[in-house]
Amino acid sequence: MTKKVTIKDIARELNTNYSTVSRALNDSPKISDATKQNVLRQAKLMGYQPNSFAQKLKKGYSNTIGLIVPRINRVFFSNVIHGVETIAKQQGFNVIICQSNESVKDEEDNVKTLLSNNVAGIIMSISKETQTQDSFQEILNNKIPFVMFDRALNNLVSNQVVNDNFKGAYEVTAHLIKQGYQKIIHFSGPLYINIYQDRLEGYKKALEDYKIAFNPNFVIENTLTKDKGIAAVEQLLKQKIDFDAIFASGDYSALGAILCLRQHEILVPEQVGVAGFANEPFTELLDITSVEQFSTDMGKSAASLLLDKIQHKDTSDQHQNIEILPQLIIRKSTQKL
Amino acid sequence: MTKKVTIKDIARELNTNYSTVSRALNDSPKISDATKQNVLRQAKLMGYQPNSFAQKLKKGYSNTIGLIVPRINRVFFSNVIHGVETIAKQQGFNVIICQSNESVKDEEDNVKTLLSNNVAGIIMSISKETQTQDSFQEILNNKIPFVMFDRALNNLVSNQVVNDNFKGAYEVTAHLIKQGYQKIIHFSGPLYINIYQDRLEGYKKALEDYKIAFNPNFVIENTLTKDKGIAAVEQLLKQKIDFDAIFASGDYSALGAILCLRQHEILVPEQVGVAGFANEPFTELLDITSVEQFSTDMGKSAASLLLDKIQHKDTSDQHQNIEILPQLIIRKSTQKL
DNA sequence: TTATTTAATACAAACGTTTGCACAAATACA
DNA sequence: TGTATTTGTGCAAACGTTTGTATTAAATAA
Repeated sequence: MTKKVTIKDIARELNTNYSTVSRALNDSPKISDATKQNVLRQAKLMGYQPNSFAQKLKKGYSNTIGLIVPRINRVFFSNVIHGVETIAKQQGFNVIICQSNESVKDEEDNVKTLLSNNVAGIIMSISKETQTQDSFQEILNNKIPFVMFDRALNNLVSNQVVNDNFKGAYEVTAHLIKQGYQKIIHFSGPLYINIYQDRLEGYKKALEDYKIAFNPNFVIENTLTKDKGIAAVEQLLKQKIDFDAIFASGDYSALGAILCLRQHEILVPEQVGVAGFANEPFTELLDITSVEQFSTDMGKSAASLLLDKIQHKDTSDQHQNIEILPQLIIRKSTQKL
Repeated sequence: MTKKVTIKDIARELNTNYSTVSRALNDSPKISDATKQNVLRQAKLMGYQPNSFAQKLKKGYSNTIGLIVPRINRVFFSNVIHGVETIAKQQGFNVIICQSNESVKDEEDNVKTLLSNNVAGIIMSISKETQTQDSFQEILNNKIPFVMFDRALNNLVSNQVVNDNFKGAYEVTAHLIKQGYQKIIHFSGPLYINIYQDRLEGYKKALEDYKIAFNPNFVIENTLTKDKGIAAVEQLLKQKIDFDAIFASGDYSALGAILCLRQHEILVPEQVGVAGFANEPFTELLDITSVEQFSTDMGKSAASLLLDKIQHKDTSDQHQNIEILPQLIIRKSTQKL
């Protein structure tokens, strides 16, 4: 690595003071246009790159924000990342991305890493394991701007960007009912996480509105993966439970359900309708009804909100709660009619 | 944001000098165990967080590496990111991720951003547009460690981690031939990018080895998206070209081809066999033959290589070229037999 | 006992910026 | 012409660390 050029080097070359160079580079109104030109030319000539550490140290803040997601390589999250990146870059901010691998322990480490990197704010979606705010208590203590997206804790008030999961779930369920399905199983997730709770509520409300009795046994908790979806259907069949539809709180368990039903030569959608949630790319290819969450938009919203807080554009001390309207995408897997 | 605690604050509290505190925190052998204990306790008590900017300024280097990918939200790349993150975190490094959006312009901006953030090294896969090294010339000038993965420039010698694309393509083609397909179309990508060139070569070599004449008209360049795949098949059919298989250099155009063939009621694999490249998740679900690239491993390799260079574990000034062996995944779309 | 070594800590400079203040030169006003 | 104001630049402190050197006290050797 060749020796870095500093403003002092430029100043020396130009027979001027380095403070002048600094001001010129920062386009200060105190500096004459002539010197600005000069400095800029010389800086370019010498290949000057400002030392961001010195800048940040002096200024006391960084243009970096932190983003914690459970898994980077999940379509939903990588879309969110994409959205966050886009907005951040637009406003001159960098993003450090961490993944919690769905583990509280990793989550806590991530928080430490980000804080010790002096990020200006943090955006995060909690891991499936996370049941308390212990792992990110330090963020709250440090009082740096903080936004949660998608998954948040039910009992914690914070800046949030979430889907209107209640509505999404309500619409899926209502759609199933309108298609003539009556005995609808719900695959749920951990209920201490807001989104799964909300989806369950939406499901219940739709049943209620359409005068279908809610059967607690029809809710199968913590069934979000393909394998769990398969296992759940196996179980249902073995127990000879009479059902004609499945609304899964995630696409992967919906996929598992379909694969398992197909295995048992049960026709989808004729005998059993199946719907998921998240609109993963494969749902389009496999014609599975799902709910689009506009994940990129969610990332953009979260980033905008955080940056407003960081840049004090949003001076209200209140917590904001942004809801994104999801959209039901009807496909073959639920079209009995 | 509450006032940050510094080592000076700790020193004042302990009636000692801040240099002592610094050394104690860094576990210097010059400091007695008693004081170390003291300092550590006090630091914890006061909630001390080192200011990383000051540290980096003083030390002159950072523990951050940069990663430029064409798109964050592509499974292949998000897996690579995952791999890079994993290794980086293990070794105490952070990763700043940038996306070029397949644009040279953005790529150049990314490079600037990363350099001005004083990253310790850069890992990158070029955009589809990138035909010269202009956009990242600054990295080469700056002489900071640099590793390219997957997509690289054909005529540039650099540290690289790539798949053995030649081998992968050879195996796909050989497999098609063994299945009885004779007239194999190849959907290619931009040929100034190494990987597409290599895949073309692999395809050619297989044809040669199996004594099938190579027909230049059977190579359709720059056909990597679903839409381009559809368009290409439409074109082939319209021109009444006689073919019985398609080897696409990417899964999306393979998907497009299948959808279009299905539209025209041409049976896959009976009448036309179709294979892709990359083993995108949907290929498994749709039973499309493809080539697994071990993308997470690729990210891990790239990160390891870069970190070796950064930490001078690899002192050789030579450029390393790591090849990852891809694996042919045979599925229904090519199983005529 | 005194001289010498060792151990532990204190002092101060440095990293590369930004920025308040002082100052000189140039311009405006009386 | 003299004074007040503006404009542009220089000086120096500060941000929070790390680290070479100086200093002190204690421990050892002579």
